[in-house]
Amino acid sequence: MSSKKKRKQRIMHIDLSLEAAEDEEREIEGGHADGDQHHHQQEEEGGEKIILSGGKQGSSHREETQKEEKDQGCENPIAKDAIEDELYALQAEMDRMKEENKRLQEVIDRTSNDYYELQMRLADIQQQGRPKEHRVSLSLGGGSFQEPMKAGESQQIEEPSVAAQSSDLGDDNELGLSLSLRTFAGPHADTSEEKGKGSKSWQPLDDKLQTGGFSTVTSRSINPATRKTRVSVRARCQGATMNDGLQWRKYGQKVAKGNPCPRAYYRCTVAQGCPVRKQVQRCLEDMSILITTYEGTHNHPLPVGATALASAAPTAATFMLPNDAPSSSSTADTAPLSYLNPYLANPSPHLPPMNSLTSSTSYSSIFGAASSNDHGRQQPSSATYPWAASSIPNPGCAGGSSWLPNKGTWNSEDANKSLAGNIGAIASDSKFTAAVAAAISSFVNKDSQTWAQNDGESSSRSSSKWVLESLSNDTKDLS
DNA sequence: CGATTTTGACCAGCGC
DNA sequence: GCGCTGGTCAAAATCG
Ligand SMILES: [Zn+2]
Repeated sequence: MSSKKKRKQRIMHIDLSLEAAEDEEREIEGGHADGDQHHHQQEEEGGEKIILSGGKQGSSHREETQKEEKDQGCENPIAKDAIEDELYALQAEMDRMKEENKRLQEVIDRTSNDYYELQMRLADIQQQGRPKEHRVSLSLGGGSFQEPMKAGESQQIEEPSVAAQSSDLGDDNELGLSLSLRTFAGPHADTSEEKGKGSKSWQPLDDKLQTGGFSTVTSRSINPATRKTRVSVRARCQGATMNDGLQWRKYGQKVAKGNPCPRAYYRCTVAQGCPVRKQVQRCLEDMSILITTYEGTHNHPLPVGATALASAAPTAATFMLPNDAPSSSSTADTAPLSYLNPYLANPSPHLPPMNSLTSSTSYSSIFGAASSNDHGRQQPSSATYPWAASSIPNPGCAGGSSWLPNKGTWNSEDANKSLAGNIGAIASDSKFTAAVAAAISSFVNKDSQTWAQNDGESSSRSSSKWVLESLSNDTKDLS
């Protein structure tokens, strides 16, 4: 039963997505369809196609089979003809579907391209606009977001100034570059209440499971001594950890001093000798926020779906986007992520001129938000990005939190896994974000290798939204 | 049965 | 040196 339901949902989603895609397209001022990345997408497209046609076909198929059965039941010689007829009809329909699919793909493609380009343009503009301002953020989705970063919170680094956008941290050797990407889902204008303290307050998580808020911050820093990169991500996520597409083994847990929530230590197990570790801790003030800090560089290729964040590679470029670009949000927001994957897998298809946004990044932060909005359906308009069909593992949250007594609230149902794989398309929302995050980070760590090799493990149920923000602070000790 | 989590012990760095 | 912390180890327990 459930499977049936799921299927239905899938179909619905697809439809929605289509709509959305088209809409987007329109929104994004006509297309520049450049063909590059097509081949990248191809794979995904393929996947999508399969899904799409699968779904639709599925339904029509059912009908047919029923009919067929009927026919067979009659067992008339005439039935043969009828069957053949139907077959034809079916085939025709299939063809039609295929075509439609193709068209859709194209649309998606174009949209993605547009999106990408826009992003780049934005970055450009940003750069030109305020060369001095090293910090910018791109916001995907709407809403306002405040820089949460509590200084003491994430140990080390952070000139808390992260928040102070216009502050001049660019001067003394510090070049802060921040990129924040946020997608938003839903109506809820986050602006809502900010019970936080003063100006910086996270979104309260009131809407936790809903499509709610987003938010995550990440900060990247390079340890001068070890030269190890460290990236920390804040994500609104109710799971015990964010599913970043990589495999981790927990090797320790400790309660940090000022925080009742224990901090968990993980080690990357994708490859045997991988030195990367990550620590995850819940934000004290907003328990819905998970602060994940990655440290080290992977000595192996990252799975495609892996949020590049997870690879705290020495990065470099970062692009900045306007933090307050509400208008842009619409674009970004609707943009399909699916293509992001391709980018990930093969970064540099056509990277627009975002040149030199600092390459010496030592500090970055990403805001991301993950919310689990399952309940099967998501809002058509902005919240769904079904096309993210590929197999991004999805950075959604995974696992239940053990420290939370009432963990039952959030995603205890692991139905997610069941949908794994392609259906991911549906979970698009989260994927989207994930992908975005990944893409961004991939930029960030250009050199990080991202190889294809998806391990499908998606939790389609939880969706996450991310806001990425990366800052780079000079690199005093870079060379 | 292998992989992963749990959890207390152990160790290193730091401030006093 | 001592105590506190954060981080890691590793044996035992679980999980799949
Ligand atoms: Zn690794």
